[in-house]
Amino acid sequence: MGRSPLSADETGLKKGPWLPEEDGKLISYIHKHGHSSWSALPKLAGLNRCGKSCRLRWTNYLRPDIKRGKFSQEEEETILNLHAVLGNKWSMIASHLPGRTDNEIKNFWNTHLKKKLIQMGFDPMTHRPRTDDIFSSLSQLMSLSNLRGLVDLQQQVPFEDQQALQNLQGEMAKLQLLNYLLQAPHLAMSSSNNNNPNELSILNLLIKENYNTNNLPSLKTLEENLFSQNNSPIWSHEPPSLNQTMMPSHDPSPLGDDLVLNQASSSHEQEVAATGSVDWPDHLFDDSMFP
DNA sequence: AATAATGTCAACCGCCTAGAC
DNA sequence: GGTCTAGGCGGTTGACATTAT
Repeated sequence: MGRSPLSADETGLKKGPWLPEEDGKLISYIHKHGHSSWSALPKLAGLNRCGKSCRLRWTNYLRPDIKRGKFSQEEEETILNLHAVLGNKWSMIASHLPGRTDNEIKNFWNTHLKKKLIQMGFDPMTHRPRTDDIFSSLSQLMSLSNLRGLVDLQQQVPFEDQQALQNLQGEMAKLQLLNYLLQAPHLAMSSSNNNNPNELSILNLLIKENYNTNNLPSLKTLEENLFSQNNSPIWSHEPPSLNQTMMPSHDPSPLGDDLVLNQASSSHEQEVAATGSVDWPDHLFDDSMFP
């Protein structure tokens, strides 16, 4: 823990971890005299430390009212709620948690809660659902699936492994489909607006009802169904090839900035907004697509 | 058992603000 | 109003602990 041991700065003041006897001197002095002046305290207490270091040691570690040990579920929820409102105002958050220091809360946030939120798909700063990670992860998987190695592998693996490889390719195809659907205009638009509460429900539904099943159409079939029918196209102009969906997530939509939403997608978005759920056009997933 | 990778958290650094002069 | 100083805060570091390989 802490810094380089027994080091001292140019003024000769000691830095680094505190020794038990230093703690003892600090505690003893504060019990007798209080800490009205941190700058004067070290000299008076017989410590070769700067006042700042003494204050930090006292407030973050030696203070008698400090609560030690794991954060309770209640404390965790309090921190999450307060952080959503206050942001990284650790001292303000700490003032709502008796016995906890701002430093402790900050550490707990950085080592636990932040990661937890990210894993749950939330932006730790805004506390809102994030889609960039989903796009990013998908695109990375897409890139992997596009590696020539997978194709080469198919020609090399023994017959008994072909089924496993086909399953892998099937999974990749599902990812491609999901990525493809996510980049449809109505979704692309919502991804630029983190305030859209429908993002998560759309993604959840996609994942739940499509990605996690084995009943997905082949990409080729999907592409044909998507673009051979002119009555209600999702895209307002020439659709991108499926290969175009393989670009990194941080790239703009494959359709570029001049993307224009057509009537169908607009009404679809309205439907999503109104119902919180998605009803995909039947022609995209008709029975003939499921072998 | 040895080594590497990852997690934890006390402590430091630098900046900001308020108050005194 | 300008300067100095102390106190406070948030970000970051790095030694140690734990877990994975």
